Amino acid sequence: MAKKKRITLRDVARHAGVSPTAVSFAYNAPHQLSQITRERILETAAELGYQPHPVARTLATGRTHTIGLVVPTGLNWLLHDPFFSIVLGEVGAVCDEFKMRITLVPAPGEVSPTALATIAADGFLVFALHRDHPLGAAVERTSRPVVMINGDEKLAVPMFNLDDIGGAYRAAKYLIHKGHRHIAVATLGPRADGVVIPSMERRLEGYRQAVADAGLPPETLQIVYTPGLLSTGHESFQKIWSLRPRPTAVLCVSDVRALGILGGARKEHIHVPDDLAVVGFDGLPEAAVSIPPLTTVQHDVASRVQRALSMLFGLINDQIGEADLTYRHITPVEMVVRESA
Amino acid sequence: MAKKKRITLRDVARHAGVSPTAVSFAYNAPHQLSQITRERILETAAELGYQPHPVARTLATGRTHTIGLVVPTGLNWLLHDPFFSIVLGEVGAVCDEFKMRITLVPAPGEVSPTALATIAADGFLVFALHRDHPLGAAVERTSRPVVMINGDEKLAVPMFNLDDIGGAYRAAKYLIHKGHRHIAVATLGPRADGVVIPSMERRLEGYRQAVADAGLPPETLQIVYTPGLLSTGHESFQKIWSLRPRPTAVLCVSDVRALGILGGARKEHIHVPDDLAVVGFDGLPEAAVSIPPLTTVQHDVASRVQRALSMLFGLINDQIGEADLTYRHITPVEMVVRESA
DNA sequence: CTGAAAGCGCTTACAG
DNA sequence: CTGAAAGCGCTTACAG
Repeated sequence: MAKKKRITLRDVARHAGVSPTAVSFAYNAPHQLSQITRERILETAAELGYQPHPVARTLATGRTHTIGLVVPTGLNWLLHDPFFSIVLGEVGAVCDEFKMRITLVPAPGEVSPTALATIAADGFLVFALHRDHPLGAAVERTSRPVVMINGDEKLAVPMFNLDDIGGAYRAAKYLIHKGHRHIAVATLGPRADGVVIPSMERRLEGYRQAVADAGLPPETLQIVYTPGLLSTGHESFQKIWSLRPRPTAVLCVSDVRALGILGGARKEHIHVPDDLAVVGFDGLPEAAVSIPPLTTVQHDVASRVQRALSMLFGLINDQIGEADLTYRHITPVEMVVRESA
Repeated sequence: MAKKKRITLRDVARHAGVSPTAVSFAYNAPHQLSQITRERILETAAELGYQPHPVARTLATGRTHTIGLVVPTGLNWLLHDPFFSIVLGEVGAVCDEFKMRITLVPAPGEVSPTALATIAADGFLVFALHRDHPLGAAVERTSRPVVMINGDEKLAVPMFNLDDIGGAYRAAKYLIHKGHRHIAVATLGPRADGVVIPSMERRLEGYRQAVADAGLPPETLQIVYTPGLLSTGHESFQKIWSLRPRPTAVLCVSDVRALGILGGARKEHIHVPDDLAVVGFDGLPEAAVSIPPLTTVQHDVASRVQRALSMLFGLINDQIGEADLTYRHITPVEMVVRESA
C-alpha cells in the first residue's frame, strides 16, 4: 500500500492560488490578510483536509506547548504511589487550564544523564529528585526552565517543598508526649535502582531530632522497611509487631503505609491505637475515612503544584526573566490528630 | 541577556573538520564511519556540549517515540479516578520497557475534533471514548495508529475491552439469588461536560438484563448518582439509605464507589452485608483489604493494557500492516465473593 | 569511507 | 495586503 502523502501548507497554497506565507498567516496572523483571501484559504484547507504539522511548527517557533514531568523512577512507579497520582492530577488540572500538555519523563536510577535533552518540552517540572540521581546535575544544567517539587534542596533549582522535617518532628514529639518509648518507623527500603527520595530522608531526620531533643536514646526508633502499598499492609504490620522490644507506636513516612498497616493490625485483632498507635504522613483523603481515622501530617499538594507551575510557565513565557536558583518555597504542614494515635 | 545560541550539528561538523553528514552518521550509522573519524566527532561534540535537537530529528525521521494517551475528559480526572491511575501505571510500565514516552491528551466534552492533529505522537492509546464524544470521529479518521481501551464498540478502532455486561449481569444475579428485591445502583451522574463513559453504560445494561431475566420488575433497581470518590462515601450512603423502598443491597459500577459507601455505612453503624449488601466492580487491590472485604467483579487491567500496546507498537513499527478496525478483545471477568455481599 | 544536496513542513522578518 | 527567501536542525538517498 502506498502511504497517503500528507497534505502540506504548500498544497493548500497551490490550490488556493496564494503564497505559503498567506496560508501560514491565515492561521497565525489572520489580521494580516484580507478577509476574502483568508476565507478562501481556510475553505481550501478544509476541503483538502489540511492539518498543520505540529512538529514542523515546533521546529520553526521553538514552542512545544508541553512540559516534561520528570519522575525519579520508572513510570510504573505510578502503580506504587497513590500520592503521586494526586500530584499528577493537580499538575493535570493546572495544565488543562493553561492549555499546556504533559509528557511523562521516567528517570530510573540508571537513566542517562543526557535523557532530558531528548525530550521535546518547553520546560520541566521535576519531582522528588535527589542530588545523587544521574539527572541531578542535568536539571541544574539544562538550558530550558526547570522547577522542582519535593526535591533535594542542595540542587540549584527553584524548589517547592514542604516542611518534612518539621512535620516529622511534630509527629514524633506527639507520640513521645503520649508516653511512647518504643517507636517503629516505617519507611521505604533502599531501592534496587538506587533512587533515594529526598523527602523520605528528611522525615527520618525529623523523627530523629525529636527523639534526641526529648533526651531519649536513638534506639527509641526502630527502622522498618515496608513497601508503600495497601496490599502488603499485613506483612508490614507483622514486621513491626515482631520487633523486640515490641513498639507501642509506629511512625509512617506516608499515609499509604499507615493505611496498609491499619488493615494488617485489624486482621490480627490488634487494637489501634491502644495496642499500637499509628501516625501517617501526607494527609490523603483516605486517611480521614479509614478505620480508625488516621492521625497524620497534612500538607497542601494542590497549592504547591500551582505555585511551582506558575513559576515554570512564567519562565517559559519570559514573564520571569531569570530563574532564582536559590528560591525555596516551603509549604507548612499541619498535624491532624484523629483516632489512630 | 543574549540567549546562548544552540550548538548544532553544523557547529560540530565545522569544529571537527567534517561534513554534517559525518556527524549525523556518528550518531545514527556509526558503522558507516571509520573509527577514527567517529571518535573525533564524538569528542568534539562532547567538548562543545552538543545535543541533537529532538524536534528536528523528529521532523526528519517522522518518529516521535511518543504515544498520545487520550483520556475522555480533562487531566484533572486523574484526581477523581483511582482506577485510571492503575491504567496509567500499567501503560507506563509497558512504555518504560519499550522506551516509548507518554504524552497525556485531555479530551473534555468541549474539545475540538481536530485536537489529535496537534499532538506530536507516533500513535494513540485511547481510553474509554464514547461514539458521541467530539473525538469519536477523529480517532476513526486519524492517519496515525490508534487502539482503544474500555471504549465504545461502535467505533471503528481496534478495541480492548472487558466483559462489562457479563460481569454486571453476574453481580446482579448473585444478589437476586440471595433474595434481594430492592437493589440500589450507584453509578456516575451525567457529567457537566457531557462525557459518557461506555463501560458504565454497559454495566447498567448488565444489571438490567439480570433483573429482567429473573422475571423481576425494572423497579427492582433504583439508580443513584454518586461521585466515584472515597471522601464522599458518607453522602453516597445516605442517598442510598433514604431511598424508598429501602434497598437491601447496592450494586456499584466501581470499587471506589463501593469502598466509599462501605465507609459511609460504617459511620452510621449500618452493618454490611446484613443491613446492606455491597458489590463493587473492578477488583482494586484495596477491595481485598477493606472492612469488610469487598465482593466485586474483577478483571485484569495489566494484560489488557499490554495487549493493546503490543498492537499499537506493532502498528507503529509497521510489524502489523493494517489495523483491523473490527478487532475486539474482551477480557473475561471474575466474580470475587468476599464478605460485603 | 565521506560529502554536497535535497528534504522534513512550518514561520517570519523583509521588501514591495 | 501579499510574496520570495531564508531559516528552524536534523536525516538520508545519491554520487564518488
